[in-house]
Amino acid sequence: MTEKNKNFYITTTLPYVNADPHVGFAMEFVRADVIARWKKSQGYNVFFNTGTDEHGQKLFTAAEKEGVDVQDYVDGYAEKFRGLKDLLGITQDVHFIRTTDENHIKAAQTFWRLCNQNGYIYKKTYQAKYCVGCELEKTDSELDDDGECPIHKGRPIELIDEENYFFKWSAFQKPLLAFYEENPNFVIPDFRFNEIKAFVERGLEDFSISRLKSKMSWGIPVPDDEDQVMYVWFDALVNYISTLGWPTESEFKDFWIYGTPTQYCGKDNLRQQSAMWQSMLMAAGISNSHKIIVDGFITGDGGIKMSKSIGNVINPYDVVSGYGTDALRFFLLKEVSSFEDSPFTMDRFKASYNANLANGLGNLTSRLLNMTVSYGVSFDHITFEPLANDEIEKAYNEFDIAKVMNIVWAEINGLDKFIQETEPFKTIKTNEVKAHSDLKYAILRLSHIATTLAPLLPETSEKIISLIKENKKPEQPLFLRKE
RNA sequence: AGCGGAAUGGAGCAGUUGGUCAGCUCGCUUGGCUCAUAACCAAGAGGCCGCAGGUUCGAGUCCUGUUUCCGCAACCA
Repeated sequence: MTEKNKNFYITTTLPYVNADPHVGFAMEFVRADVIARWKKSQGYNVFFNTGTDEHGQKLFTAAEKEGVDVQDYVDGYAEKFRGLKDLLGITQDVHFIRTTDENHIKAAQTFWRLCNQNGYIYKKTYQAKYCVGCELEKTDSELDDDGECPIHKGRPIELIDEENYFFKWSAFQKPLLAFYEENPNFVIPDFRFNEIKAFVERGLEDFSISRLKSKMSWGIPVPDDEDQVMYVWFDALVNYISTLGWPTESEFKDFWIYGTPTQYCGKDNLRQQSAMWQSMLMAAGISNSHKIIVDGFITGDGGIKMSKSIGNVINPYDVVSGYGTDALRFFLLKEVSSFEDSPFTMDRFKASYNANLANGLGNLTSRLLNMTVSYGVSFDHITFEPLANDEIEKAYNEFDIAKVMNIVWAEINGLDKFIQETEPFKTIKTNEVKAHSDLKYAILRLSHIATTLAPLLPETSEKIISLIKENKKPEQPLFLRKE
């Protein structure tokens, strides 16, 4: 495997900053954080990347509408997204790349030049479909079956010739399929891998990678062509290596080439990450990603989409302000399926919070430490080892974090059961030695639980560990029960 | 049209290679306990695993057909 090399690179996708952070990205961010922290605990040097995608017409017009400078506009959003780090309890050393960063812009241009030199970029006339009614360009999927704009039926769609640069994606069908063949676990879960394989097998069309500057000015200039700016793909996707200082910094070599680069993304990003980006890397002569982990979507009750009009949108800020960071992390990690779509409603959240955090972990910590303190049980020399359970490592290696959580919670239940069965609160009156030894054993088990929770619920883990170290009962409940 | 996913007790889900697979969590009922955040433990009720065929000694688990729901359907991050 990768025993020799102790470098590990993990990244999220970059959210587009045209709206406030939503819970779906929060989940991706938290999960990547868990993997980053876990790898670190396994002795790896970890480079953990996230950031913001800040170019494109949408942002330009949004800024114009508000009458502010575009750069100021995206600066504000970048700060907002950066704030997620604290909100979600993300490890402090996460790297945050912005596609408006100077080094990213340079890297994107270098990347473009490389692909161009290697013969994978060409210019061709592209016929844009323009609806006069909307005064907007339309994509095929925005038009109805008759090829008309659904809002302006009957009005002809104008075809506008426009010269754009294209990426020769079609050249990568075979290399991609060969790459998939050689890397049978490239995309997790396997059903997503099947999906992208089937897609590539059907054939690839070259895609446009630039826009006329006169129409879309807010973007990275195409090298050696003043009239064009890069379209999203050759801009945003390059962040995964520009964040490592590619092409100059040695961090790139350490973490991209030797760090088994692992990418988290939502299922809507499957194609971009596992096929387009991989082809671009091949075109530039750069080694491929190591693994793509694909999340499902968070939905409303009954599996329906979250939307403002239905009013079932979950705002991560509200959840954290009401219940705390680790409570949100807990739900995203344990109750939201690792790979399938899952519902997130406040009712479900509250039920799970009360059952597992207040009544479960929180109460367990209270009852145990309350006994050890009042019975004068002492326990030195606890080394804080994680649970000895091979299933945990296996689940982590499969990125099945929900499974890890289930194993930990089974252990919490088991410890509650142990207390009930040995009844130290009774034996303390009849057999003090036994009561003490049972409680010592129970505290040891709690220390394993707390240590295992470190990558998952870092704040809670730390709290429990220091309570054990100080042999103190919690002054405040770890998780207050909510009605 | 096509592609992918889902369909398991009231709800949300596990069930990798077919034979303790009918299970987990929440909820519900009853009993126990009292150290603890009215928390904890135990027992119980509740499902013919979407539907119809097929393969097999044996199928949620494989094959075929079918119904319903969700996503994708390419330049939309």
